[in-house]
Amino acid sequence: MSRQAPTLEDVAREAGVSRATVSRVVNGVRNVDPAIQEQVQRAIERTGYAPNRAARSLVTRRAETIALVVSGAGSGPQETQEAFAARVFADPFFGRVVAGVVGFLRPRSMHPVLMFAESADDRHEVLTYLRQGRADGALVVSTHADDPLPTLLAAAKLPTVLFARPTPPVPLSYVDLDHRDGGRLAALALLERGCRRPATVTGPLAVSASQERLAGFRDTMARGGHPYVPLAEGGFTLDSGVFAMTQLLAEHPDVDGVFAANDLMAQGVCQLLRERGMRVPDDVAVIGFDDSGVARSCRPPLTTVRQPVERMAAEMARLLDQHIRGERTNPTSVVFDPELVVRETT
Amino acid sequence: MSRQAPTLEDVAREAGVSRATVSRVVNGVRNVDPAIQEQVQRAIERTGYAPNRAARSLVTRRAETIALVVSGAGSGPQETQEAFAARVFADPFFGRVVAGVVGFLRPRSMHPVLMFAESADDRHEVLTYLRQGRADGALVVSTHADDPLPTLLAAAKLPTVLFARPTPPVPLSYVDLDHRDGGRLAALALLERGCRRPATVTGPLAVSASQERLAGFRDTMARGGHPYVPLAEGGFTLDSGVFAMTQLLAEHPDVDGVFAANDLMAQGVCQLLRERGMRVPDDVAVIGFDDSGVARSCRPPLTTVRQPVERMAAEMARLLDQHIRGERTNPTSVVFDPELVVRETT
DNA sequence: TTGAAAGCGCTAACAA
DNA sequence: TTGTTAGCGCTTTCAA
Repeated sequence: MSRQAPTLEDVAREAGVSRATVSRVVNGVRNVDPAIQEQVQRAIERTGYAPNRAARSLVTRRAETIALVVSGAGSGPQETQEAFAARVFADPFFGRVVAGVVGFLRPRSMHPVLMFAESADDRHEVLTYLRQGRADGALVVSTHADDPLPTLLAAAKLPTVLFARPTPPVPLSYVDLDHRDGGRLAALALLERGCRRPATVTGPLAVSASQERLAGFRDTMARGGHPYVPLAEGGFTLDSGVFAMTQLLAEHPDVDGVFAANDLMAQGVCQLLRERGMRVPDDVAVIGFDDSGVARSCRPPLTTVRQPVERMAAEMARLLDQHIRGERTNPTSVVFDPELVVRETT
Repeated sequence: MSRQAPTLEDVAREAGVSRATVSRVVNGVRNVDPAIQEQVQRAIERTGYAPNRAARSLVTRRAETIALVVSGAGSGPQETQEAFAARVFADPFFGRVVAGVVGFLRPRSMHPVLMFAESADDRHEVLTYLRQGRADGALVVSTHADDPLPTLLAAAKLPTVLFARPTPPVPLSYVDLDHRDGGRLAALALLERGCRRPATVTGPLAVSASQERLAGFRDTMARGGHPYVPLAEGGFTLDSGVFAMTQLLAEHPDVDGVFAANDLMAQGVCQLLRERGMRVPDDVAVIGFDDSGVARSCRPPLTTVRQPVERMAAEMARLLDQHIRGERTNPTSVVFDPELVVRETT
């Protein structure tokens, strides 16, 4: 085999100083003579030294790593993790979460460990991973309301930040969006455009974000003179949007405005409408939610309620970092405001 | 603070044996009396012991972690890593890579560290990460042909497996698809359908996969009586597909069959065609490449050439694992075969 | 089959 | 400001 990787010892010998001194310059601790600093720096370059992380972690008790967990709520192995992962990334939402997290981590030379937790075994795996000190904390994005992971993490006192407020409450920090206000913005947009027969395709109603978006939408519609709004429940996928719209149309063929609880479903709604020969937005106005990539690539481009996922994810990482360093001990929450983005479907 | 996490020592004391014995049962080494094994097992449960990974890694010299690197070819910080990450995940391709990798890693209780390398700094970061022993090897997916990362990795003798054959050659294992054959399948499908005026929207021609797909397509078209096939270069994005098709139509308004080098561009082609009032497949047949999620959600569903990305990614992980364990020392390559998936655009 | 003991490479008191 | 030294928690010879 090739020779061993150089250690602190090697650098120290090369520079003619002690290991402690080399450690100090490596870690940028002050109180080191500039001349010696220079000397050590050169020795590091000559030897091609790279500090062994395991050794450092062993003493600092920090992995300088965080886990990014996408968590479902399955209890058995009904679905392989591979299938779950594939399904998850089909929604542009998760790519945005990754982008936001990476945006925060990158300047700190940190990189996330990606984990998918869909079964009880997976959840146990996440717990173990953290308890072994392989990661200092977890960022979790749940796809279901009754995800047991947050509770487990909180009970184990592991630093954690959630995307979205947990239901039931768990003493963990989280980042969220004012979904109700998002629903309100969507309703206002449809009302302003003069819609007379609005309808909505909701997200899974077990998810509180779906509930909130719906509540905000309904309340505002009620004030606008539409006490009853037909509704069909979707599953945040394109197909479910198509299906939900099919149902809606069956009972209310004269719908002239639809609020879909995410862009993917809104895209499905547009597809179906078009297949049925109805024009968007001339016959039916459509408004989505998220402002993900599909909103722009949809034909026509989608009017939608923007959720600043990247910023939210970066904020999650920032909060987790504070928890890990002990700069923050109590759970906190940060709620972002949605924003209407008008394109061509309204 | 809460009390320290239990160590081997604690378990040993609790079980009335030595640390060495506990270590043996934890690592499933044979030669341990079943009775004692049982005894230790219980002590582990009672104490809630979880082995400290840093300590273990320090002696085994294994992080039991691999890096999944998405690598561009930028040289400066023209684009933030966040923007790069967002762009990358806009293509369903990467989600499938993640899914495939996770599918292999999961049964081994391993999880990938996600890294994006778009600038020289990023690449240095990847090298350092591996040299520090934070990950045992890297899986790299390059988005550009002239990505310098593989060469750097090879020079540093770091275990690495690439997605796609590197150009110029680098002594590293890789997994690839027979792109030329994929182009052939696409041509055959169009020919069989009776297309008389075929055209193609290629991927970035700097990428060898694009070149190969094009070559296979052209050769087969030539044999089928179409020595010249109009072409427009795209960038693997939906927008570029729309743009390329616009160009094609401008010069060849009578096109009746289009092969787009990936599904995203094929979707763009379909959108434009529809906007121009041309029916798919009645007026123009369209065929994509990849068989990613968009192929199914596209209206009409896309006929496409399937690239088994998940299986390919899993194979990458398997090869890397072998390299890391020293079970394989020389670079190897595994080439998968494409497959035609007929849906409704031909 | 089990235990004693020597490190793995690093940081952080504590001394000098 | 620098060096000495004692571990961090684990695996792994080597003896018993």
